[in-house]
Amino acid sequence: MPVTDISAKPARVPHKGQQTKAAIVDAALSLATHIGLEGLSIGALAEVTRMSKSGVFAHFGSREELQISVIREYHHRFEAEVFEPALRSPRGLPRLRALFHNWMKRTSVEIDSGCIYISGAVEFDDRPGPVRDALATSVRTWLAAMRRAVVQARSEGHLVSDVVDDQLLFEIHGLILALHYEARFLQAPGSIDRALRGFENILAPYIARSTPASKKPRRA
Amino acid sequence: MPVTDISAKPARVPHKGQQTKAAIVDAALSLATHIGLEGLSIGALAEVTRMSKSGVFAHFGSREELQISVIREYHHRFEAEVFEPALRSPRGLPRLRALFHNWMKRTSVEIDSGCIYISGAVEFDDRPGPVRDALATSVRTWLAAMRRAVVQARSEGHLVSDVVDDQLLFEIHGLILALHYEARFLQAPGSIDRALRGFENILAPYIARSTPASKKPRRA
DNA sequence: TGCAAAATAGCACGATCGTTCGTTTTATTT
DNA sequence: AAATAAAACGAACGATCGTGCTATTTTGCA
Repeated sequence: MPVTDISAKPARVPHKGQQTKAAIVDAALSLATHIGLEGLSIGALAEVTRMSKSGVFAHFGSREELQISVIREYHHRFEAEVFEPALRSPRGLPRLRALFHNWMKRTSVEIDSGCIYISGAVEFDDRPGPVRDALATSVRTWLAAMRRAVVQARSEGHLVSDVVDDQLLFEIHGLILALHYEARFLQAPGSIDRALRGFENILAPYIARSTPASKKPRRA
Repeated sequence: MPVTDISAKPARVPHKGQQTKAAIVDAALSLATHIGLEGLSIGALAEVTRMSKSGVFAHFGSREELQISVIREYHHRFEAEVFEPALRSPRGLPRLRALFHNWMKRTSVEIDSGCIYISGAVEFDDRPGPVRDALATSVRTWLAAMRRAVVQARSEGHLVSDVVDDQLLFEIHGLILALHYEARFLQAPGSIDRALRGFENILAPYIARSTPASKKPRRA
């Protein structure tokens, strides 16, 4: 008899495998944020999920695929926790500020967990391959979103027109990286305040007066 | 017959062991800058130096000690290539600029080699121990030197008096980190120019007029 | 030139790594 | 309830890891 109807289900309820796979990825992510994507080991993962090594392995087929799954998961959470909430702020400067604050919060909340966009960049910066590609794609997606916010802030008239998007983005990115470095590695207190203040310092020369005068103000 | 004139040098010619040890550390450093301090393996090191594993190992007694030796070596080179040449510039703003330029050059020359102050920070940020300590000590020493340059620039009257040292240092550090990230990992062209411009942007509000007027200029 | 000491090699160890394979258990469908 | 597919297990593999040992070679000095 034909078993054609097996695939006839419209929306398939996830088989058990997908749930445990999600659980594994979840554990893998929290492991990777502590010891890096390279530090991820299937053995340790099996221990923490109380499964056999081969049981864990079967869900991915290779360590690389596991790492990529972790990156995808991190990407989703980053979007949900940093990007999406900022969309509730009005476009332009408010949204740009919200994005930066959420980004910072994520970086500083991660003081005892680590950001794989940062650790991964170091681990894979001269190690080509699909993992690096997945990582770079995610990061570029995020930076592009930040960049859009800058462009909008200008087109909304919140920033003066001679701001250079890539330059602003570069400097902002630097603040996040410095925050991560000094808070996490050097454990310097007050890093968050410095990042915040740095953000305002960077923006200050470009913030447009409500009256579109040609004179540009500044703050130190 | 005495060959005294060969060894007659006042400074003792190092025994053979110290030479090979130096050669090993040299190879280890260039290996570590590519794959990180954690990626350092005694086996790979033995292969590249054409020695036996145990021969390499004997010089250090442990992997940790090897890593620490590498950090010390990097520290010395960093001092020689970044710090010391800048001392030839007059104190104050010129020296601060020289320090930043050398630092940048080092970071961008390392585009295909990697900075272990950055990669090491990520690898050891939540892994306490002597390696992390050695790394943090080196970094703090360097940052303190940069900080001194800022203080001097102010006391020389090149920077206005309301500059906050740690804030300035934080932002400058961020530029270097962003340069390293975007040039090395994202391979974005023009990163060096953005770092340079960022440096001038950061300093601009604080640069004192030759006439010590109270008005502070700025540049975008 | 001979001899002690230092430097290097050789070998083996336990551990862990990613991966494969055949089997057994658990889910799902008929 | 029987049949079938999916999921998880257990054991083993070759490799590589850091690290002890014990020889052997090389070096520096008398």
